[in-house]
Amino acid sequence: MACDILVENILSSYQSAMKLLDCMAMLENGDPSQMRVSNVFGLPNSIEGSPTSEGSGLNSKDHKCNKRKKLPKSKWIEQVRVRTVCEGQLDDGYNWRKYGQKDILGATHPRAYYRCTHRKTQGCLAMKQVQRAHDDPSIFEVIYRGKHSCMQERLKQDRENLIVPKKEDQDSPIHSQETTITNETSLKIENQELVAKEDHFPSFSFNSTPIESENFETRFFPEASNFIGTQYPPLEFLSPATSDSYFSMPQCPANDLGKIISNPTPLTSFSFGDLDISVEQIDFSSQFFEAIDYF
DNA sequence: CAGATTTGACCCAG
DNA sequence: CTGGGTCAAATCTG
Repeated sequence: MACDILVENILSSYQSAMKLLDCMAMLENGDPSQMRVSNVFGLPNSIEGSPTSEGSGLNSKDHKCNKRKKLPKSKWIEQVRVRTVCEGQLDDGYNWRKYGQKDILGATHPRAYYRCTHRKTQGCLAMKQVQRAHDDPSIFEVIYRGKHSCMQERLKQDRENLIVPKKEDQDSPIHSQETTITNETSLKIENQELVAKEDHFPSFSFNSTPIESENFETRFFPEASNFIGTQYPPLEFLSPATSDSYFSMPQCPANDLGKIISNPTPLTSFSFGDLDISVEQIDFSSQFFEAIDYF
């Protein structure tokens, strides 16, 4: 019984992999209209860059009395609205550690506070807040603050240097972006830059779901990501060296998706061009299949 | 056991 | 004084 399910998953996985390859080929043919999918998993185009208040040499350890740090109200804050079925899919390729949760007045859902996992080890000051939209619980509003100064960011930038930037929407300091897969269970991203970013602010890559979607995106649509002005984290982010939280699906209700992800079917890997595609790292949830079917 | 999460308390800006 | 942001001890998890 379980074997049957496993076999079905394996077969479906291969089918999906083949569809992904087809999709990739389509993208490489240079159809920009298809490239929008690269941001499907909720990547903010870039994030605030320069140091925030906490970035200005402020060390929380040295300022314990300042429990509340000043927020730069008009700078280096980016809000991203991500529609997803569960919060766990919001992961953006970086490792975050939750340090607090707060019920917000007038909000039906609490706001969660995250810091970069490498805050201690590398002094990374990136932070983010995640809160469900009160009008639509399927939408998570994510506010990013601070710039990643950890290795994650460095690795990402190294990766970026290997790609010839194609973009032009990156130049716009203020823009709104919405990327949607018409699939009902797909992720809907509404990137809304709240404020103008610093011009030279290094682009900041945010992927939602690291394993399922991030892999999908970075491994299959690297060029596409670049096309729409969204950078992507380096593949190194997939390294086991990264935090386990990378795979966590904190508030996913039934968490079936999480189970599927956490128990990747041990399939084989293959190459496509210079890309090594590990099927086992792809999210094979039903939603994923639906998204693929869209293509 | 180390690292992540939870949660109540604390701090401070408005 | 209130509400939002953070701390840190307790708890959980792998």
